[in-house]
Amino acid sequence: MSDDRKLDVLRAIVEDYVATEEPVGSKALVERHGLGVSPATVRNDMAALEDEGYIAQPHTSAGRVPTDKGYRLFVDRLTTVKPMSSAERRAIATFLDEAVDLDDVVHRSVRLLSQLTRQVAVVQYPTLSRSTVRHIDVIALTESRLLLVLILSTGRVEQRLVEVDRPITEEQLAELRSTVLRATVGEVIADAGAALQALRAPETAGGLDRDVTDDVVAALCEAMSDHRSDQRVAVGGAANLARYGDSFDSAVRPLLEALEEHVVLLKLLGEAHTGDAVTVRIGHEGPYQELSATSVVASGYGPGDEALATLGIVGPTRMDYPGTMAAVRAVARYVSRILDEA
Amino acid sequence: MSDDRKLDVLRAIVEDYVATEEPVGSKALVERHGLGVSPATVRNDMAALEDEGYIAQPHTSAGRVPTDKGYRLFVDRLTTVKPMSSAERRAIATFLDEAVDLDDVVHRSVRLLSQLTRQVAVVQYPTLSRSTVRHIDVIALTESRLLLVLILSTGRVEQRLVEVDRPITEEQLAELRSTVLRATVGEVIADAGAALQALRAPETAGGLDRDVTDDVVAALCEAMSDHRSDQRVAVGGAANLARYGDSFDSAVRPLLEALEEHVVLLKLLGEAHTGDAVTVRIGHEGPYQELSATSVVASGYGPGDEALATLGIVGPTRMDYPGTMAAVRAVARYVSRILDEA
DNA sequence: GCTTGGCACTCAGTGGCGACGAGTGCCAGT
DNA sequence: ACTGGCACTCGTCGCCACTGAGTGCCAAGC
Repeated sequence: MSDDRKLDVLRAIVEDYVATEEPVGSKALVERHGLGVSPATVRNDMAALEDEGYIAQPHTSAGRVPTDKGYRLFVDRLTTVKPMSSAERRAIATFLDEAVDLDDVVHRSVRLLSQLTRQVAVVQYPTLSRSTVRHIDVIALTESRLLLVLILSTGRVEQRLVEVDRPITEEQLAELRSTVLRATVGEVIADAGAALQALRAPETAGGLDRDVTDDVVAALCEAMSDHRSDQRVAVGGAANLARYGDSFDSAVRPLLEALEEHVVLLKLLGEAHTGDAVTVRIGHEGPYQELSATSVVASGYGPGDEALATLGIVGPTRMDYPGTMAAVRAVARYVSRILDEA
Repeated sequence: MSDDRKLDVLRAIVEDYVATEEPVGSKALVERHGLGVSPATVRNDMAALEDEGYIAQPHTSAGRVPTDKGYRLFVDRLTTVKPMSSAERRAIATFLDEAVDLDDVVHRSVRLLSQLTRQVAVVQYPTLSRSTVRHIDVIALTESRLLLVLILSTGRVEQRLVEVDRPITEEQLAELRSTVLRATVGEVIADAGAALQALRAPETAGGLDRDVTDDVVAALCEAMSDHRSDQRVAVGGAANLARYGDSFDSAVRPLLEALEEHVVLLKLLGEAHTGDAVTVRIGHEGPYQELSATSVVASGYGPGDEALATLGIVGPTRMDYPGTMAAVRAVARYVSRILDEA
């Protein structure tokens, strides 16, 4: 028995099952693919594949269905990522190029991903931790009320309100502003935080009121270390869950719950990988028992080669892996390119 | 036949059906509510209620189910909005008080609403149109690249990148900044836009480069009139859709699709109403055919008495209206109070 | 005149039963 | 090593009778 043909059979089973959503039998298999052998031969191969754990039968008198292990082999060895058509590439590029700010980029990405793959798309916001300070502004709303605005290189904006004990003059404000700016602009966020802390030491605090400086520095540091935004994700294409049809309770319910819990979702997406490697996690390979019927296709993205965050899709284990992987890879690349430019 | 008792019967039917999710028959009705009459009597009342269109039977040998018209009567006349317990009020207050910025307020509100009502919650971001300009900043990223930051009274931040043709000096920048600020701060957004346009007239453009001023003004006006943010909504509690159980195709699918389309969602929520009136739209009363099995409970909210935006929940027509209305009202009030303070 | 008990009727849901057929495993033949 | 044939399994479908919740109507009672 030829091992090559066995793999062909596995590939055919996966493709057919993904297309039809029904267990596939030996007869249908030889008809729909040009295998050049008889059903009986295929049956032998299938028996072998079943012994090795790549496929399974839902019940005795039914066709075969790929197991997670079968999908894994398919993804690893039987699939060549088909590049997107140039028309598709252009569509992606123009749609993403229209984005006006970071929020818009993220929202357009989820939309794009969910439409390309017809699955639920998830895009993590770029993490703060590796971004640099683009600008900090200190604005007096009233005499005793300051608005701090922190703008990061990724385009993220954080703002904080600070109440100060005693009134602050226009000159003090200007000095405070320029001091803070000088210490932080261009710095990676962690260094900026350290530089700010240094400002609290008495000798560097020129004509500034100690209390005010302290309050402002504290608020800025808090904003910088705010990992709330690290956990922000955008979700789109939940309507595609409706296509699950069968297996509602087993698959859709836990997935809907996961989509609400952003922390869970991030763990599901997995750590950001560098480069443009597309990660596939199939069924039980993921961290959650309840989601053993869903797969994740994800990729890191970010300016240059460093992966600031992750994006991807979540779908049933029975999905079109080649097409999905191609779409995820293409979108991740374009988003990275856009972040490069900004 | 007493009309009062007929209404009692209707109320009992609605309450039972909401609780059990099953058509309710005459016998169960007299047992579970102290109606003090026999099943046969109730049957007569039910026949009358059916003639008048308040209830219906799914099929001949089944109990009765309220129609949309029945729910409407129930909501209008048979329900007294029960105030939330003081413990619940406190929980709402403390949870919302922890919010650090506008985004956080909105996110916490959806979360709160969906948990209180166990339905899908929708919160519209406060509209820009009635807010005032709190601050505008013009920052030179490079010599020819400006970052505009627009901060509104609601806490919303818009940013725009502008490329200018020729390098701009620090002094010019300072003058531009203060000119723009003087013209706009504190103004309602529409007036601010007009004031900015006035700056383009040659006589007011002191030592400033015309082209640069024009570019900046254009970008700011664009940001102010950007109605994208008017259409922003946050959605939460989609996991509650899983509880629909039956009627998956008829109810969940179109709803999932609607949740993706924010424009659709906003139309569904309806216009913001002033005051603290809670609006209930039952089944077919809404604008969309496909959503005839879902009801919307919504309320306007915003600082003072003006309703800047709408929040509410979307759920099956078969829902606990009194409890839901109370929760929506309570959250709308607290969110408004928070916007008052900010 | 409203209320009530009685009674016949309807009809969705359930479970048992047999026919059907897709699909398999195995074996003997080429 | 592949193929055709054959017996076997078992899930699906349609049929049928049964059950029971619920109704509508009517005549009797308060």
